[in-house]
Amino acid sequence: MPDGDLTERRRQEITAAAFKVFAERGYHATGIADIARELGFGHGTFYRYFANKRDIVTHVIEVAIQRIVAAVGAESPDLADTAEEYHAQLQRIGRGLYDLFIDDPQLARIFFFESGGVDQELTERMLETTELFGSLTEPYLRNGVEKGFLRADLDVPVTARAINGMIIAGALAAFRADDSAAARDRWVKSAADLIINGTRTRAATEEGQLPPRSTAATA
Amino acid sequence: MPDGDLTERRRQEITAAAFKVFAERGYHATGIADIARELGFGHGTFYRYFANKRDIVTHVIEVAIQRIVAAVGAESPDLADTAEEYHAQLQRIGRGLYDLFIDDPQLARIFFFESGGVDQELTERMLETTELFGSLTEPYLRNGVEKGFLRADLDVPVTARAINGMIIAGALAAFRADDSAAARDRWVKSAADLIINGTRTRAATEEGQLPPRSTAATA
Amino acid sequence: MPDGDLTERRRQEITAAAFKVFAERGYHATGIADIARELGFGHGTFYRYFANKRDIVTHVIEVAIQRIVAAVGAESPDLADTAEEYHAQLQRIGRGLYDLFIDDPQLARIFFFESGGVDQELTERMLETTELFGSLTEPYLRNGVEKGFLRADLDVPVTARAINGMIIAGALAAFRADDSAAARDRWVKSAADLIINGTRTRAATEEGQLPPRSTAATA
Amino acid sequence: MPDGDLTERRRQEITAAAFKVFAERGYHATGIADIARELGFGHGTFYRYFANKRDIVTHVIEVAIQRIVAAVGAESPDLADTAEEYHAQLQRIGRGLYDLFIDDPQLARIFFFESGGVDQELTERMLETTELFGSLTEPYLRNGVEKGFLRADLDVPVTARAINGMIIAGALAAFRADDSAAARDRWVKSAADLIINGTRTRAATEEGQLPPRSTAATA
DNA sequence: CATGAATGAGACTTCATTCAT
DNA sequence: GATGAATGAAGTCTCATTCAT
Repeated sequence: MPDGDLTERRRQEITAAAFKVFAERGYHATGIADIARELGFGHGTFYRYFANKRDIVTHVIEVAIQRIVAAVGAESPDLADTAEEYHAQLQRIGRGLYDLFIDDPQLARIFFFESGGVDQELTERMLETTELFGSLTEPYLRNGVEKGFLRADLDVPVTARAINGMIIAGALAAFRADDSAAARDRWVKSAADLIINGTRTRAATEEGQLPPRSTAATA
Repeated sequence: MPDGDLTERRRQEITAAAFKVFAERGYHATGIADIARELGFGHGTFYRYFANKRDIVTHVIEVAIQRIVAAVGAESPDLADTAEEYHAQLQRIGRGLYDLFIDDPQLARIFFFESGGVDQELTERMLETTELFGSLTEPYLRNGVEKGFLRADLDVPVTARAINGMIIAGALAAFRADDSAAARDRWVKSAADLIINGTRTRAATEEGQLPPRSTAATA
Repeated sequence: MPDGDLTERRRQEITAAAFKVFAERGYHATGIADIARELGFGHGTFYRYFANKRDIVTHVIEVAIQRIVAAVGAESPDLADTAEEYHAQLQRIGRGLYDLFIDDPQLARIFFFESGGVDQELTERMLETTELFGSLTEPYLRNGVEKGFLRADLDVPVTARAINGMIIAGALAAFRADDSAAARDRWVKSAADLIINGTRTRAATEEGQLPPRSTAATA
Repeated sequence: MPDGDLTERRRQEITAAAFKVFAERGYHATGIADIARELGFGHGTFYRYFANKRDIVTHVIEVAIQRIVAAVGAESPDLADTAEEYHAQLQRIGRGLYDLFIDDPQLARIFFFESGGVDQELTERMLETTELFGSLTEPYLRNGVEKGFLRADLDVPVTARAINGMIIAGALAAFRADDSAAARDRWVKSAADLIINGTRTRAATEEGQLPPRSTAATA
């Protein structure tokens, strides 16, 4: 396999093309020839840059994971000092993720649908990634618990993963939505409200004047 | 294709065998011969009961969906009259689902990993099912809103789907847990707490003595 | 892979066809499709009876070896009691082998030319076979030494292999000869004479009136 | 294709490298890139010096043949005047050949195993070479017949080729021997004895005191 | 001259599906 | 109805060869 900067650029080109074709037709329905055709070169060329079909799918998935991680990693876990700030942060993250999947629907398809169904090893990799996302979410909760605006008895690891589950649901919703902007706002608001109300302390609730805490039922 | 009761029994046998083998090796790695061998008959016989390989996977997924729906459908949406009852109901449902996936890990594998990766149509079917689960969860929330123990301004459809996302996360967690009973209890508690606290009215919070509403931070 | 008598017959058919095609075009120039075409069936069928291309060549070579062994094995090592009888026996064996290769030129091609050039393992197998032929020739010499008509100081193992070398040369000669019957007789006579005169005791020489022991030079 | 002395040197370098690599991995398992890598240049360069892969193997085989011919050609056919001298000459030739193959096992591999398996034409070339060796051996016998120490009725062409067959056997033995020096001496002695005793006149036998003519059986 | 990126013919192999028995 | 032998489309991968730089 050749080296150098040009080679790396070529590998990225191929990975991008494979990303697209896998998302469109699915891993198994895609032939190496399809990837090559997408870029307009002979299929033999593919093998100059990747060892085999299994090799490219690994790279494609890895790119997908990196993109998602990058979208989440824009925020800092200890940024929020109050429930309000956390609530705002949740919405920023949610909106970012939602937009990510809206702008690149292939990303969702690759990550959610294609990473299963290839083989045991890749399925395992996806579960590990789920775990990684879990551990990335934990610090946000821990920050809130330590600063006293989230419940002290929160089961942080489990709650973190439950929250991620909502994100997954959001991503799938993004996948089907017609009016994506409106859907995003409804979805982000509901999820953020659910999380903030479900996790903050009573004290935080009473002090703040958070919009989600409806008083309608008390009237 | 043969008719009669015996035929239907045979189809179910094959579906069950396919369910098992698909879960173990994955759809694409499984041959028709593997399914037939599992049941000890010739693989030509398979085609007397199903049109083709694509046909059987549809049935397998359908069985998986039915099993999950059955587990959820044991409860009645309008059973709960108070936040406490809803909280208890949430835990019953959660525990039921968790146990379902623990008792039958193949179910999770089929539904989460294999229903992607086959083709566009089946992926679509899985998304529809996600929608179905969303609409099955809605009545529980609507019941609470109507009876006044859940927030009136709840975006019911969206929140229902967010809650389902937590369930998905729980199912995936079940998939990896070592001590399943302990994991289940932690998981169900956290998710139910998150939901109840995130969705109920302030009045309901103040009246009831719900365990999750920590007072530690107020001390 | 299917079993039964019919299956075995099919395997033999395919082996025979492969034998022919390998001999005609050589192992590497032959595709599985060529073997299948020879028998008039689809190339996929080949794989019902043999695991892969390497598998069939093993069988083909083994058949070739068996045929040669069978041709040699017709004689019994302890049959000859005198140099004359041994001389006659040598000619019978030589004629048998020569005819074998004349009747089936493919046999020589397979054994001498194709068994090298496939891979290390098969080359090794051919060398082992050469060894086997060596050990099959030894008893003939040992018989003669024990009965006193061959030289007592004969290095039996080495001489046996040297004799086999002549046989190889004869086989190659058979390969090129125009008038095969005449070539055979000249060749068998010369080789048998060379061997008998080269190995017998002086006593045996003087007693017998063997034709090869020319007296021309003494005149 | 470039010309000049330097070009010729390059061609020889490549031929030598190909010789080595073909011997190690076999013709079909060797890629042009393997040859180029052996010399540390780009594989495209190969095609400036040889037309194609088939072209280089021709040259490699030719080199192998030349080396063997050179080893045999060191002797002069009319050097021997008596059976004793011929016997000594046989041993010199035999020892030379044996050492040639011991010192350069690749030579044997190329000539015996790789010249088969390539294609019809090269196989033909090897058979022609066998013929050449036959005609190279003939003069030695003819010399003996003319000078009267070899049997007058010897079928010179055929016997020459039979003798060559022993040489082939010796070369293959060299290929497998553990203690090459000891194996060589045993082998050369046996073959030379077999030949001299098998070809000389009775008169020559009685006059000379050749060691191989055992008298043990006459006692 | 040297290079190595690109190419595509072609070989192997699998397996869903058909169909005669 | 059951079977499994036969099939060939289709896919992966290799590598000799070309040719622009």
